[in-house]
Amino acid sequence: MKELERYFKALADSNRLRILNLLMHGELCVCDIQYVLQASQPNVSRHLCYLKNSGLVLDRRDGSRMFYRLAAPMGRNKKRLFDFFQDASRDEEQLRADKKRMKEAVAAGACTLSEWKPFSAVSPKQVPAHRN
Amino acid sequence: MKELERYFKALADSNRLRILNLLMHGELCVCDIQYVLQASQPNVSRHLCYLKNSGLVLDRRDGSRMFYRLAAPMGRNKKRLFDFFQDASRDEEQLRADKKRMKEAVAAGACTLSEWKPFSAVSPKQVPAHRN
DNA sequence: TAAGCTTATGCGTCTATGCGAATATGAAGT
DNA sequence: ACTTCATATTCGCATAGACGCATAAGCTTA
Repeated sequence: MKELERYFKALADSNRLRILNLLMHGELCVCDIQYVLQASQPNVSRHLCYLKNSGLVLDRRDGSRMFYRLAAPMGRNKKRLFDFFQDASRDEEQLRADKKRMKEAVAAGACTLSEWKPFSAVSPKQVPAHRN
Repeated sequence: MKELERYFKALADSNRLRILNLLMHGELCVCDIQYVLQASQPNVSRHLCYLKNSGLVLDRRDGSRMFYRLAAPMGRNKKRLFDFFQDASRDEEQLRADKKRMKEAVAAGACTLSEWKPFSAVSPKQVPAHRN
């Protein structure tokens, strides 16, 4: 029972749904998620921590940045849950808008999430405008 | 976004997961759910109210009893969510045990949930021991 | 080591929610 | 009408969690 309940609790918040939606497409660092959600940095960080503790995402440090990605779906439940969410997310206007905004940021040089490459692989000239 | 979040919130509690698991097999009245979960009557009633407000279940009055059933899955999301849950519930020990306990109660004459017949269709001699 | 960038955490507050106990409501039978 | 059974609701309390603000911690570079 623990596992299912834990996953559903993690999904029971719109900010976390928006984050998971973005991570479906690959690795992302905190600041890029913050940029898409237009939320405060502590807010994003806390929700990522919640998702990590729930077992749905993993993190990785690269320099001063932390990159988050979906946990490799080991159990059947997690995999099917991701499948369901990916399918259902197509009907949600907000999630579609977030995805669009993220892809524009990628095109402008954000983390190369669509290919799971770390940020360090992105050339300096491609650093997007919302970065420092 | 509202819909998905609402559904996940409804699923983010073990008691409600146990109730939904039972309702996957048909209509049930409060007292039978209470019997299977071994929970207090107000507790079961409140969770059923939560599920009803979330849009996942519907209720029906038959005499002094209230019968609850899964809401007919109108949207794609709800249907797929039920499919996912039914599939995932097979791996959860507690849910399997509940199902077993429920089926025993059915065999003893509880609400004929597996066929969606109202309790009134059950003959008096089949009233299970946990009923008054 | 000092400064600056990125992320995490502590704190106070507010809301939502879960629970037990008691009580109210609603229907059925006498 | 009164009683009984089934269910819902209210109350009081405790905890979880969401948020903003401020601050700490970890890395990088000068």
